[in-house]
Formats: sequence, C-alpha cells, structure tokens
Amino acid sequence: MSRRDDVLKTALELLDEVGIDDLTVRRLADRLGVQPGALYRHFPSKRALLDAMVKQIVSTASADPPPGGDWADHLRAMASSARDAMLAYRDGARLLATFHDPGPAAVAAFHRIVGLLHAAGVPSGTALVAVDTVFSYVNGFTIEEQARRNEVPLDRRNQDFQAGLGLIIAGIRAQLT
Amino acid sequence: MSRRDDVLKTALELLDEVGIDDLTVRRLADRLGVQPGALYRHFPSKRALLDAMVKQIVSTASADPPPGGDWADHLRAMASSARDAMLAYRDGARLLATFHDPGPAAVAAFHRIVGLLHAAGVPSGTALVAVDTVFSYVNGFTIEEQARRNEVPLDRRNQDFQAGLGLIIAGIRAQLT
DNA sequence: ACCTGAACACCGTTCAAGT
DNA sequence: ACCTGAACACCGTTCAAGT
Repeated sequence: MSRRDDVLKTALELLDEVGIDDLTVRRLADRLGVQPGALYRHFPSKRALLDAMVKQIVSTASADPPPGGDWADHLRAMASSARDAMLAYRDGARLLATFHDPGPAAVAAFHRIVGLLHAAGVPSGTALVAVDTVFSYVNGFTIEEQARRNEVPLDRRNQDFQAGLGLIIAGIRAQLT
Repeated sequence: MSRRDDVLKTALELLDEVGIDDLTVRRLADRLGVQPGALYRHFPSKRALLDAMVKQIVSTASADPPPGGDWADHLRAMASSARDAMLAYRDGARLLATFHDPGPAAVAAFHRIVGLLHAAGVPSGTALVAVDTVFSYVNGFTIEEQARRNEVPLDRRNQDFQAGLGLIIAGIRAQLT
C-alpha cells in the first residue's frame, strides 16, 4: 500500500464521515497528521483527488451479469450495483454526478447491456435510449435519497427503487418486437 | 423591486455566467458594487440566498396542464417544464438537487398528477411510484446534460429526453387496468 | 434602511527548505 | 521520497460604525 493509496483511503473515510461539502484538503491533512501542502506530493490538485475517489467508487460496481438471467435481470443487476456503489459513501451520488468521463470499463459495460437488449429484440436505437434512461433514473434517485439522509428507511428506499426500475423495464418490454 | 429582489436577480445572472462553483458572496457583492458583508442585510446566509434562487427557479416551472390532454400529456408537460426551469440557468439542476425542499405548490402539483394517473386506471401506489420515477429521471437526465455543457446539441438532447420519457410512460401504460 | 471597514476563521495551492 | 514552514489569494460571516 503506497502512501498515495493511504491518502486516498483516508479521503474516502473522511468523505463518509463529514460529507462532500466538508471534505477539505486541510481536514484531510490534519487526519493524516501532516501539513496541507504535503498532499500535493501525491495528487496535483483537490480535483485530481476527487477523481481518484470517483474511480475507486466506480470500480466497486461489479459488472458481472447474473448467470442465466435475461436482459431484464442484467439491467436490474447493473442498476442496483451502480446504486450500491454510490450508497457506499456519504454523498457518493453527488460526487459521481460532478464527475465526467466514464472509464473504459463503464463504457464496455454500457455497450454490453445495449447489445443484450438488441439481441432480445429491442431496436438498437431504442436499446441505447433504454440504458441511458435507466442510468439517468439511478443517478436521479440516488442523489435524491442521499440528499434526504435517513429520512426514509433503507428497506423502503430499496423497494421504491426497484418499483421505479420495474416501471422502466416494463416500458422497454413494451418495445420488444 | 426591493433591494433584496435586486440582489436575487443579480445572483441568478451571476450563476448563469460563472456556474455554481464560482458563485461567491464576494463576487456577487463586487458585481453589486458593495462590500461582501452588506449582503447579509438581505439574506441571513449564502444558503438562504441559494434557497431563494431555487424558489425563484422552481416558480417558473408552470404547473398548468395542457387543456384537453390525457394523463400522459400532463406527465410529459410537467416533466418538460421541470427540465426547462433547470436548463434556464447554468448548473440549475445541480442547484435544485442539493436543496429541493419542495414548496407547497410543488407538492400540490405532485398530488394532482398522481390523482390523474389514478383516475386513468393506475393503482394509487403505482401512480405514486410512477410520478417519483419520472422526477428521478428528469433530475438525473438534466444534471448529466448540464455537466457535459454543449457537448451535445440541444435538439438531440431534447429528442433523447423525450425518448426516455416515452419509455417510462409506456411502462406506466402497461400497468393500466 | 442600507452600507463601510475591518476583522475572524477558514479555504486551495505553491515552494524553498529540510530529512 | 516525503514533509515542514510560511506565504498567497481567496472564502463566508460578524459587527460596530457611519449615512
């Protein structure tokens, strides 16, 4: 574990404790027992640190499809996995939303699920819209649930999330030839 | 026009020019030709100013349903109107996402459209999920399109937005009794 | 009623210098 | 390689004092 990884790990812990608005270079330095300027030996800027945090969070969203599932199962698994990754840290969804530039793994996963829908009978244009729509929904839903922290119990939020997802999947199913 | 309204109007102009990350009390004071502390005569905090900006933006989202339209037309009109309100200012969606204490007008509009779906044959639980899903989608979509500024032409974004919305509406339609 | 002047406790960032 | 010390240009906020 390099010092850089140590800084990154501590930054994620701090994010989870204080939220993104109070995630400060100086606070992070304090927690590491170091002067603020010392962090710039490991990351060229705060933005670069945030990017590394995003990359770390995104990497936890496993893209493994459930074996034997149909396209709807894959779509549900992918959406749930994305949401879970964001929920793992306080303000995770907001952090990812400000970030632009999906990594090659995310792009690959995106195209794979689009191909799956196409193979299942959805016109490829519609398949693209469908996957985009699901991700807009996941991001919007998760940002909102994290904004209202603990206001609604997790069980209920999970239920609502699946219900909305089911609605979109029903809409996709209606486009099947 | 009170001085408070003048400050609010200038704040919205500044937001549109520099974005929410560079919207600063000091910059705003500078533009108003005033010392930073003077703004606290009109708003108790920056957060209160942002809240007022949100309220102003939300108020432009007209809740008038199109005359003679069915529930799908109403839902489309409401979703488009919400998106248009956010698009009116740079980072509008992000600004609304961080706060979004829905005013009584928004709550009323929400319940009205839920009632419409219910009257059209959607079970009331499903109607609630449907409207929530549409708003999660609208927020997620608009945050993303504003994050990638000008990368995609507006015509294309409008098309994509309507396509995704159509998918969700098709899903709702599939739940009609 | 509205603003100034001046302070306070913060912020991200840079860089010569130390080990 | 990693960090200190010290500075720089910024933040939001407060408040006595002016008009």
